[in-house]
Amino acid sequence: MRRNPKTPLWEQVLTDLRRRMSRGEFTSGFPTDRELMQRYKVSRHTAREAVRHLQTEGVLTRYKGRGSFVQPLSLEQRVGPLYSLFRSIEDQGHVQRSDVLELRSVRDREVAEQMGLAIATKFFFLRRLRRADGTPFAVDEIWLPEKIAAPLYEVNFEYTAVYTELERLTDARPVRGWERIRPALPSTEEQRLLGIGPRQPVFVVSRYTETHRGPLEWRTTVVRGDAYTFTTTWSNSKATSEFGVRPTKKRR
Amino acid sequence: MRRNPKTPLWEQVLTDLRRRMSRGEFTSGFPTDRELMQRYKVSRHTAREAVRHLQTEGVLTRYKGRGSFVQPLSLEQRVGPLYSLFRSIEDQGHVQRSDVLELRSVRDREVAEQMGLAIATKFFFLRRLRRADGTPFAVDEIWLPEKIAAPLYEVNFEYTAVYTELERLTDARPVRGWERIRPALPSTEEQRLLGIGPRQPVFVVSRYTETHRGPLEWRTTVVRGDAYTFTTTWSNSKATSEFGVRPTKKRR
DNA sequence: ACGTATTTGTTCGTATGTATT
DNA sequence: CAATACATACGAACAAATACG
Repeated sequence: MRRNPKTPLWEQVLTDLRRRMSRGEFTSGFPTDRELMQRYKVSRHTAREAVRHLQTEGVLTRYKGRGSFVQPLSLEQRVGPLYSLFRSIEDQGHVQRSDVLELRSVRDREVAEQMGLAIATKFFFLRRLRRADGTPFAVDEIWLPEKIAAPLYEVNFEYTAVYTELERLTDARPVRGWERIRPALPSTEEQRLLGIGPRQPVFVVSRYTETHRGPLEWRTTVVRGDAYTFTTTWSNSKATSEFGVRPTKKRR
Repeated sequence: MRRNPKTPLWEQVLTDLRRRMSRGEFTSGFPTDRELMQRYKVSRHTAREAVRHLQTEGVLTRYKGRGSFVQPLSLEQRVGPLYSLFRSIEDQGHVQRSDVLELRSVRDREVAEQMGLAIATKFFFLRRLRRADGTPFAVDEIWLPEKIAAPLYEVNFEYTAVYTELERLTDARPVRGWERIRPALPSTEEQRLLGIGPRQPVFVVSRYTETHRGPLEWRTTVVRGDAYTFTTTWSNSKATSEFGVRPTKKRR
């Protein structure tokens, strides 16, 4: 690490730590304050200033007496509407199960383009009807490059989550992504699967995830709009957003 | 402030600062580091540790050489889907204008109940068709307790934002609130106003805001779903959510 | 079960840099 | 230019929680 007189010392340390983290360098334990002081030849104060940022970002967790640990970024990403949707269902004690509608190898020009991959790319494709306590609440389609996801063909996805298996079978770690929500009307097949009428609007959530090795996932989830809402709450400028069960009282 | 040996010093300072802020004590300038040191008999480091938290929460902004200032919490709250919707329109250089459809004093049992107010409560009620460069994109209804919002009857709301006027005419400061999004189909009148068909789904955003003196606002906004989407993006676990113009490329 | 070493958290002191008034 | 105010950076010590022989 080369010292630059213009940018603060702690920031230079931070940038270097980020670089090393992105190489997966601290998977088995993050350096202690003392080690950082020695390695970067800075005071403890400066080292901690750098580390503080990783901490507030949630990338790093520190325990008094134990040490610092890189937060293994869940592929599910503890942010984003979909995560909160699936979690809120389990938080409320419901059992999630899925009907596997399709599971096969496909080529999809549009998906490949969206993910910036070659058109010939072969995808692991999984289409499921998701149920909470038996009641259907979403239709879920997911495309994963076969190069990464090939081992998943062996898994039974009625009970298992895709992310769990990905984490178990690959070393892919997410670095960024996004989800987009829009309102829509269900197709006839979606009506049948979800058990709703043609005029019952739904959420369509699109999701894209990228790892440090490249694009990982393209996903489209159609969620019953009569059963769920997306809520943002705040208190003194701190805000959290999540899907939740639709409140019974309706206005409009 | 009484010192307690169990909780950290900086936290005790922080709590006291919060208490004083909630009384509106620092509206004309926040204490300097030196003043904090003297007032609380702590080191500069400790004082800064307390202030740091206010800073990361966005409650306080500090300027090198100038001083620290309490961030006047905008009524609009720089969080939440609606804020991002209206802002994104202006960010893209479009001009926002509104047709005032209704502006009158009303009683509304359901709204009053939602806000926890007496049924007899009289509301300032405003209903507008919002346009971006002339094109309608949302129908907006807002209820405000007349006790607070009475002065607003004098304002022309074709060009002016409700929040701006509220901040100008009242001392109400928001402490918390929420927004809820659900998909819906437009009513016949909404179809006419927004210029969309009966099968064109919309977002319905409900918003509730509370000040330190009590409930302030109940709001329902119907947004064209063909023109806007709600997006959450993240990078290394930091996430931001906002409404934005609908991308042209559509899948499904 | 105990004591010691380790690691992070808190708190003090001090000095210098940089931007604003 | 001088004074002010926040930012950065060094050093030092003790507290609190944990890990380990």
